[in-house]
Amino acid sequence: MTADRRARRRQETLEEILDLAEAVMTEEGVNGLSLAEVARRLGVQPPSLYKYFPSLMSVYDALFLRGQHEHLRVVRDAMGGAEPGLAAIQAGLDAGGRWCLENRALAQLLFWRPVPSFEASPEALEPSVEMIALIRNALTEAVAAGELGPGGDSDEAIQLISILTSGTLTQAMANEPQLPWGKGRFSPLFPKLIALLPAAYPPTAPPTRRRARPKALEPTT
Amino acid sequence: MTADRRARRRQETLEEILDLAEAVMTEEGVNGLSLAEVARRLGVQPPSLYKYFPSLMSVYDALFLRGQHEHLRVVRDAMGGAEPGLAAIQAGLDAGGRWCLENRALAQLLFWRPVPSFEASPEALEPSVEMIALIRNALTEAVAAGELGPGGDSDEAIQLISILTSGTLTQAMANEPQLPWGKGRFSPLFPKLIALLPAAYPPTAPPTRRRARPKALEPTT
DNA sequence: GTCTATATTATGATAGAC
DNA sequence: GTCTATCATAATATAGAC
Repeated sequence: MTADRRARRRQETLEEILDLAEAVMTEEGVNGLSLAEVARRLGVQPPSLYKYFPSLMSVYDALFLRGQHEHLRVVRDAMGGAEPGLAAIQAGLDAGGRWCLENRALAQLLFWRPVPSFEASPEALEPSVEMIALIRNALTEAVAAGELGPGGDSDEAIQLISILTSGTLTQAMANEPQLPWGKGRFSPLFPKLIALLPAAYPPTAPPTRRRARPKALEPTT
Repeated sequence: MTADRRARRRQETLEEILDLAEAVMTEEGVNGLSLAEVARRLGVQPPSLYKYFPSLMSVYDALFLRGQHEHLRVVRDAMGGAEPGLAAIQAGLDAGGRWCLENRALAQLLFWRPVPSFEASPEALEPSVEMIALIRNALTEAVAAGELGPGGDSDEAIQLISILTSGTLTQAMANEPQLPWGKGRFSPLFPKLIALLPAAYPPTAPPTRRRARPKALEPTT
């Protein structure tokens, strides 16, 4: 059916608009996004964009939503490929950090909120609920395995991790705008920061044996 | 002499322009600063502002410079009123955090760099050199007192502290825009984060006795 | 040091022809 | 779903009168 083709083509255009919007934000700042500039790059006149998005804010919201989903997927996939517990958190947030530095404009939109007039829709905030659940689940496993002690899977522990993550990202994005994750003075410190968690929530008993050999921690990297 | 009065009046106007610019940034985002809006609030026509600042970017630079100096002064004063070592870092960065949440627009300009077209002048970056020296000095004292072990006053340790600080601030500013320092889910965790430093750089010997009674740690707060 | 007037350019958004 | 035309508004910045 041609309706399929048309719908697919429309979806492609929608994504292309968002891609171009990301590029504009990267160059002009998140707050510097303008539909006219996106239209210019897409090779159409500004009014044409209103067939795809009803307003500038709706573009921000679509970007926010797409960013949340991509970020969540990257973190979830990396956690799934790692040993449970702290190693999963390490692997997930490491992959998340890499994604953020590869998608700086989106990361700033998600984690800095630099556009006061933009309020993310409730739907766009849902992925962050799952993100928190993922982290808490891994923390609970870490506590069960004796990697962390009491309070290691509390709200406070999650907030602590979010501070470590956003601090690393903020310093990297603000001070080393062109370096990727893993390079420079800040992001290489992230593993060290996560390794401090047991000091914050010290295990009361010696850790139980891990399910697999420690050597096999990162077999696919 | 009337020249004095005139110079003083001019200085007052300069400061008033910067105050109004801060207010605009707070409401419209750092990137949303506009000279026309500042002129409106000052009750003059936009061209009049060009007698005080040659361009929009020069206003950003003056804001950056003023912010750096204020922030440095606040941190330096708080460190001077505390015991040397980790307690000084704790006190200094705590006061610095409070200042940041009371001056969010400036803090974002200083630490997020959300305006890609704005590059701070070398002069405006000087206070951050002294800030680093202050922290390093306190870290060296902490090492000497046995609070921290080897590496406790390294570049890496300073970067670690900057991550903890900017992470706490970023989470507070993005997620709890109206709460002051010390309230909410994030900034109260800051002392806990600083307390993790000895775990990152463990003392090799038991700490030597502190110079004063621990009770007197925060006598003026 | 203030103003008016102006140049130049930009924006978000809508109406309506094709 | 694209366009032209348009509305309404905004911005930075300069020239020049007072």
